[in-house]
Amino acid sequence: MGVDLLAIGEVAARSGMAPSALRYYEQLGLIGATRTPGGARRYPRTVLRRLAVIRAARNVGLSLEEVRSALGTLPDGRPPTVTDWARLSEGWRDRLDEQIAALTQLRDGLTSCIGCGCLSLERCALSNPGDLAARDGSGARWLAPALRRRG
Amino acid sequence: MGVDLLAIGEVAARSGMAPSALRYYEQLGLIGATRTPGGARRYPRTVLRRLAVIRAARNVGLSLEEVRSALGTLPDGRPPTVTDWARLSEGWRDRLDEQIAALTQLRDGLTSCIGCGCLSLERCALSNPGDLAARDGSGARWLAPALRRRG
DNA sequence: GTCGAATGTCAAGTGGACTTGAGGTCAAGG
DNA sequence: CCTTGACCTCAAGTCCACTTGACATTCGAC
Repeated sequence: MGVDLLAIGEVAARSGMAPSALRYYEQLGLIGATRTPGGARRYPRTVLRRLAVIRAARNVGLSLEEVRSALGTLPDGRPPTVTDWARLSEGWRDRLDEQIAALTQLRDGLTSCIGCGCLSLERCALSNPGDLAARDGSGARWLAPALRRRG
Repeated sequence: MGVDLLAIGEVAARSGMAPSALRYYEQLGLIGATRTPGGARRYPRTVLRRLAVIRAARNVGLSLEEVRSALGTLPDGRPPTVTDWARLSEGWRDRLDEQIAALTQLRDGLTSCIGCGCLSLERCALSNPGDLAARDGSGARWLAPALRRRG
């Protein structure tokens, strides 16, 4: 009978996230909710899309803060337009492309270096990241930049 | 003049890791070092390969514990044989393949759903992960399993 | 009404991966 | 000598993303 509004448990079940995580996200400003007279959260269906996007972004390695600011570019509350989502996803598509490229490179590195048994430390960029860096004086590493953030 | 042994600062510079991280890894049993009479760590060059492998594994999403146990299959201290490295990298190659596939799937999902502006919540698996799950009664989600670990 | 399940808040705890700080040691150059 | 810089140890602190616990309140099926 709730015309369009979902309780937190429902959202949790459908999104696969814990209620505590949803409250946490709300606290960080990633999602919002209206309240019942009694104070219970009620979410519009669109929160599911938002959560899917949040999950996607997290999986790509973005921090919640980055996600928050990305979501901040969307019209808050009002249903985002095609253009809004497109702009947002474009940025992430790039990130994904980058990450896929980096992983592929890493896999190929393993295949052709460790996998092949090439143990030459003098030549092998995989085993000697810093030597390369030292050589050209930069912070360059064998590993694609996309894979080098995160603590 | 040190025949073959590197001080911690040198290893840090060449591997791009902080000295504190190296000590931490040693504490966890990921790497080892001999000591000078005075107590300073001295690393064999091979530690650089080990560190490269550790970094690679971390970037693929493995925990240090997983890395530790993987490295544990290598002959400790003795130079690992081609077969040793091959076995180890094979496992990660699978993981990498998985991850690449998952990311690709995610990217394609964004492209064809968010990117294209398909906002139909009834049909869109990306925005409705849980609805799919609810439908078939499983924990299935649109997101490839490889991307769903990590807290 | 009644009662158990679902929610609410707020503060504190958890886990992984390190970093930081305090205080001390060691080898080399001036 | 004495200082400087690279190391050492050990305990505690930090950051992120949540979770857990304690306790109060509300929802909704009967």
